[in-house]
Amino acid sequence: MRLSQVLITTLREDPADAEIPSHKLLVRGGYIVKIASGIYTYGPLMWRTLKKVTAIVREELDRESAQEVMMPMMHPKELWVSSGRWERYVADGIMFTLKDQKGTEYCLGPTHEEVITAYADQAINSYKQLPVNLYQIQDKFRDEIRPRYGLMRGREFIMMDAYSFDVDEAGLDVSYAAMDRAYRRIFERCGLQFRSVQADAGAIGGSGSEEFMVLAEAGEDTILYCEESGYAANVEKADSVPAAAPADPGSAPLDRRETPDVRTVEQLEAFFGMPAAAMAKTVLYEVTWTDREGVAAVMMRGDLDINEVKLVNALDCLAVTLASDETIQKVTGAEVGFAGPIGLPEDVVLLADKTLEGRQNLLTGCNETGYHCLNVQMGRDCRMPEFRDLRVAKAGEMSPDGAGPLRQARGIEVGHIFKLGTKYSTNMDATFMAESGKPTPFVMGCYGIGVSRTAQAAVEQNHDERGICWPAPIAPFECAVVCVDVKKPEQVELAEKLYAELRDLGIDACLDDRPLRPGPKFKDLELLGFPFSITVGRGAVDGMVEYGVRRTGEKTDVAAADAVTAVRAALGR
RNA sequence: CGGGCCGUAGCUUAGCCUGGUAAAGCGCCUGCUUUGGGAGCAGGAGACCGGAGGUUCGAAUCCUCUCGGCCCGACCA
Repeated sequence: MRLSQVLITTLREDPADAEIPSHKLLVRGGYIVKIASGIYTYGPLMWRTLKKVTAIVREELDRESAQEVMMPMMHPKELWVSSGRWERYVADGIMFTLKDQKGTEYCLGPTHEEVITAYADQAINSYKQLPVNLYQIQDKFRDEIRPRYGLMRGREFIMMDAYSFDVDEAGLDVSYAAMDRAYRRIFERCGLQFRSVQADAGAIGGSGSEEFMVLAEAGEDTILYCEESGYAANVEKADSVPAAAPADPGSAPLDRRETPDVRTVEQLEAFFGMPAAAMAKTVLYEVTWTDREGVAAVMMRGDLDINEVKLVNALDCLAVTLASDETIQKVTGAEVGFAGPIGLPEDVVLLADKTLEGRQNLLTGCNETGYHCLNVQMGRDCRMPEFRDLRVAKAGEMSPDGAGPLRQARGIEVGHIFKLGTKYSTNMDATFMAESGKPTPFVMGCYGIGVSRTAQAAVEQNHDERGICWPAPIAPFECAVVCVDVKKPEQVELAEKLYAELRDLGIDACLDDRPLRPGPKFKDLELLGFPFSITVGRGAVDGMVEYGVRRTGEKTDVAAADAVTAVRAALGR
């Protein structure tokens, strides 16, 4: 392609509304243009990259015998009601909904478990047709609370979503493993540094789940990993061995103490001269379940923090929010800062973190303004709470396998694979005829890749102060042949020749024949980030050109033929 | 949802506090010159200052509402 015919609009300055490098660079390079918050137009160059990403995705999924389909983006409400997810997705505010002329409600698909399950129920009748793995690549719609970072968190974005159908769990394990393999190959081929981590299944539901994280400071997720054992998990899911609590001196009578204006853990440490690990803070949450609302009191060791994702899972609820001051006062009968487990109303759910199990002599609030209690024993002085893992794991703590300390990194979630089991097929009564002759619900898995996000993640991981350094497999062009002065016939001629030669070799090259001065030309190309270049300039009269590698900045004067050889070698062709 | 900041030309911004009829750089267009690192000269187009009300003789500027955008927080017992 001749760049003189490609719509290229580069900006010299960073856009005012971009924060992270990849967002700035994609906008400056004219790759993306925002049309509304979280909604973008992909320019011609961006689309080339996206097509390359999707081509890789297709190749690797097809290699695992997945079949591409295309489902509607607009879904009838009734389908989502049948899976039981309409309520939660609407409550979370994540779903775009709309009505037709008759007032029938629809949504713009944020994900497609419902549609695919309905399809599978129609299309798959017998175990003889299984296993089946179906995927599509299309736009998804999610009304994100806070769209940001360009394509990183958009409200409309390109996603590959796949769904596997098996006769049983063992079959699912096989399908899941196949997708795990495919994902690794996909992200490797896209040139990404990534790590797969254990993950919470979230609103999708189901049992096992793994996320593929592109390691980057700008990532919105925190991951914890252990170099020694390879354990790695999203912080939402991560477990760890916390620092030991101080020795428990044994049963002692409840001791109510006046603690005026002592409200926080820090203040309590100072007031009592006790370590935070000897205390139990009691945090109140307002809880939304599918069918009701209520309050939960969560006891956590004073030096540890509550993981709200784990809490939502433990409560089997839709959402939790920290209780308002009014609620706290109403439930505890005390001002904020004095909440405790003692004498809480019966309708308040009482949970405690596992680190508190078996502990005696805790320091807690008294549910009375100005007082805390020493030597609180759960089960004696208050109801016995249900003990669950509710704690945020932290870097520095021991890996749950005990192999070594956890380290922390930031990641961009580009892929996620789930074992769904029969959750959707049961809810939606999607069955096949099993060998036994009985209708049996499909055992499902679901798998997603954020295609547009992956492309941006690649930029986040591959750029320098001059611009983007695309990994070759997903670069808009693999190589640019630059004609420095389009008025010099010998330069034009040689550049055309090299351009044709590269294309004949199957190399995705472009010809920069734009009538620009050299400065802007070079700056543009560095910003746009094509991996290799052959610059045809002054040396053209002697058949000499410059071979350039974007990533390293390396530039070499070589004979024209050698430049083509160098590009071939670099691309492994 | 809360909290904060911001909407002025295609982009980045100044002007706003202290009202007087909009400015600069980049980009864009024309011509000349220049052609290996965002050139030079000359000329030019381009903004009812996000929108609606209000105050005022007069509003980009002050007030109210509204729409849009960005950031922070979703953790305190």
